[in-house]
Amino acid sequence: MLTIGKLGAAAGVKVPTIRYYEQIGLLTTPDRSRGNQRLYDKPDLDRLAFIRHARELGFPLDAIRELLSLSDQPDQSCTAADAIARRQLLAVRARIARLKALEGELERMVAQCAHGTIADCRVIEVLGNHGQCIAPHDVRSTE
Amino acid sequence: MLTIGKLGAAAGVKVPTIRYYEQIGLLTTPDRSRGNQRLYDKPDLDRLAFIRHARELGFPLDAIRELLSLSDQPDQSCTAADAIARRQLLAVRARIARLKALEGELERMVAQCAHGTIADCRVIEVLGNHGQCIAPHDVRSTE
DNA sequence: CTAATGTCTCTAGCAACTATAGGTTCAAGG
DNA sequence: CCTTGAACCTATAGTTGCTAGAGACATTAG
Repeated sequence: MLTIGKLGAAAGVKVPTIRYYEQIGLLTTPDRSRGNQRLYDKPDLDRLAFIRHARELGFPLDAIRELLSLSDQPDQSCTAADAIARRQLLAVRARIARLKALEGELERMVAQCAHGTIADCRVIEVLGNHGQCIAPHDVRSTE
Repeated sequence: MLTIGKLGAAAGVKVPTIRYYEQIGLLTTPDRSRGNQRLYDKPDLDRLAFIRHARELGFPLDAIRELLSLSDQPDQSCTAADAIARRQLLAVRARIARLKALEGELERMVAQCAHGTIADCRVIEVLGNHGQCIAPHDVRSTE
């Protein structure tokens, strides 16, 4: 039996995050000790490690919720799980593409800076004048 | 003179976002019409366009606040502005590196899926077993 | 003049946590 | 046995950058 602190240490997740996951229903409500403290077992640890790993791969919590419910049904086809992973892969690729465009724009800005005064600073000027950009960019999907 | 709707349309920013920027002090409080509606002029539009462009390049609002106050002081050295841009470039590059690692991991997961049942699904299994990963990954800095 | 659209303020919500406050329980040392 | 300090408990609010809604007033086109 693990206390919440041990569980967090074992899975690499902070204690408040575990309580948060419980609150939003990603983790089931665990047993409690006489003194009302949460007690976890190995399956709880596995589940939390699963969640953490999926988060590290950028899956949103909703997708993780789906993946967890799928993993509870071992006999089902894995088509759905596959689709979720593919979707995530596409999202990651889209972000990379966006960020590369931004990277290029920032590189140009910084490279052109002549280190003079603000009045003729390329950084400030480019920001004020979108027409100088090569590619369209919108960071919203990368954040 | 522009109403808030016209200003938003001209700068490509939604109306509530403009009010939000005013609220957090990124935009100065504009004049009002007799009927208490906000009225903007060309400098306001320029400032908003500047903000929007910087956002598109991924600058956080705090950095934009700094850049704006710098751009109000044309005689100062542009060293500070340059530093902010470089910092942003580094942040973007770091995100790209992270995301590429994730991309690779997700590709492996998806490629190995045999489209059978959940019980032997690679997607589910890899998520449950971090040891199968090649590179360490942590998405927190990419989101 | 009326109807539709735009604007006003205020509040609450999103993701995914993180931090704080004020209190309780537990494990170890004396 | 008792105390001390760490770990735990709940509840609330804050983070970033907006977005959505409610209910009321302003403006404009027909």
